[in-house]
Amino acid sequence: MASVEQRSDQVEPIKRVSLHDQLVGRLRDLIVQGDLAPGSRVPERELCERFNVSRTPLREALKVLASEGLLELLPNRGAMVSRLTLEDVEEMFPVMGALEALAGELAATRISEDALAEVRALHYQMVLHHKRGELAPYFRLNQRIHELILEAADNVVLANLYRGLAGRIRRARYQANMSSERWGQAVAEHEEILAKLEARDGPGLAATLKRHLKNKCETVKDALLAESDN
Amino acid sequence: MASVEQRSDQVEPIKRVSLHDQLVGRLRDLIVQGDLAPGSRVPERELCERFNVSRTPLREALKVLASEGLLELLPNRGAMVSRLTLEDVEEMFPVMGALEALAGELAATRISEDALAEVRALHYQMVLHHKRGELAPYFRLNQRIHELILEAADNVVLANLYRGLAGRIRRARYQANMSSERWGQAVAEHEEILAKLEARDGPGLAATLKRHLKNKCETVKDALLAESDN
DNA sequence: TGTTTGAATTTTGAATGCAAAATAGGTACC
DNA sequence: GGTACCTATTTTGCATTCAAAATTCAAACA
Repeated sequence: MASVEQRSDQVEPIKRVSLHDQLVGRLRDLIVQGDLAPGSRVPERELCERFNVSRTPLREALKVLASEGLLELLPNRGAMVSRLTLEDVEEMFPVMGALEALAGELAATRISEDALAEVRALHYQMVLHHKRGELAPYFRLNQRIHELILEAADNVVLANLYRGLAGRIRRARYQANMSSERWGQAVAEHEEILAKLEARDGPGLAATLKRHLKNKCETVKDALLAESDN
Repeated sequence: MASVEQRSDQVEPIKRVSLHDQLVGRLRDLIVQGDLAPGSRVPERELCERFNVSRTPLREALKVLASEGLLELLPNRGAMVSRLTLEDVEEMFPVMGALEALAGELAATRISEDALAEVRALHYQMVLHHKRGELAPYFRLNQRIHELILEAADNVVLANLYRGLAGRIRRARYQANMSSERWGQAVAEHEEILAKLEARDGPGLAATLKRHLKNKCETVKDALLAESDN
């Protein structure tokens, strides 16, 4: 029996993902990526057709996403992509700040030399994108760096909560209207983040990240205001 | 039309809670209260009969509770009340600490005199229960105090995340085997919490709460070890 | 005695059906 | 023209149904 397997050590079971799980993932992406506009109603019918599934697994997915805060379920009136209000952002960022500070504190003591080297490389690449004014690649690397810190913290509870909030905020698309002043400040803060991480200064990194998040909060708020104005 | 209502100001719509929502609440209580033992399988059939509903709303509730981490869904094999491992606790407490520290920081600047007075009253009542060795009432008030701080922080995002984690940990029932030494330490920390809150010392309260949570973590870990031993 | 095989039963995953609620559309009335 | 009212349609909440997977359990075999 076992003779069939080449290396009995690393056998991964064939994955059969339930419809429900796939739907949660794909719907979450649609919402976070902004393909479903905040405030828009989401008729079950349409989604069923789009994904070619029946209402049962779809509705299960909607309930889960609602419990994550990405959707609001209006009784008898279906799902709505939840709006990101200024108040939401003002509540979410302090929490993100506390979580990311903790991530930094843990990462500073735990991060491997390999991972640190990767952060360093991504950082300098990111700085380059900043110099060239390439916003999209900059943000990709920025996100990746924060993700690496989160991974280095090696705490899945922390990671899950953080990612949940980050996903909810990401929809704001603050990237588009970040002033060059704020951008410069963000890069300066990232220099500090790298330095503290290399010094393995946990409390210092925590403080820097908290400040970094506070500034990011202002950026997002500006973007949200600009959006509601026009 | 409106003449029927006594005070048109405070009209609350008649609540029609969906089966789904009720089920999520009641099941969560069953799990958190420990009526469903960690590790035990939960056949849908039995729960359907217990609550007298069909499988559809029940399964929706199970998915939500699974996404909260209270249940684990084994593909094609139903739901299991998730076990609380030592590793889980060691991951959850730093996060709880960070969240409660933030709550304290916010509460210190925002708490009303009324709420502060209530905390003070509960605190001294709690100290009395400690003196008398009345564990259960002590814990009730303890929990209520932390809840008041959380409310005073006035941040629903923070409150939701905190309550989610607190619910998951509460199942550990560390109350039963708290040593009198730890209990004394906890009370001392609570004295400090009250003092910092009255001084409206945000950073100080944050630090105290973080330390308080760290100690609580040790208590929970001890309880978990004692449980797995016998 | 202990292990394996295979049908019978149970349980889960997903689709469908049905009644209640909400929405849309159109007519009467002011 | 605008508002109220009533009906037709759509959409939601939940129950039921059906197929596939897992579990049980007894018989066959070593």
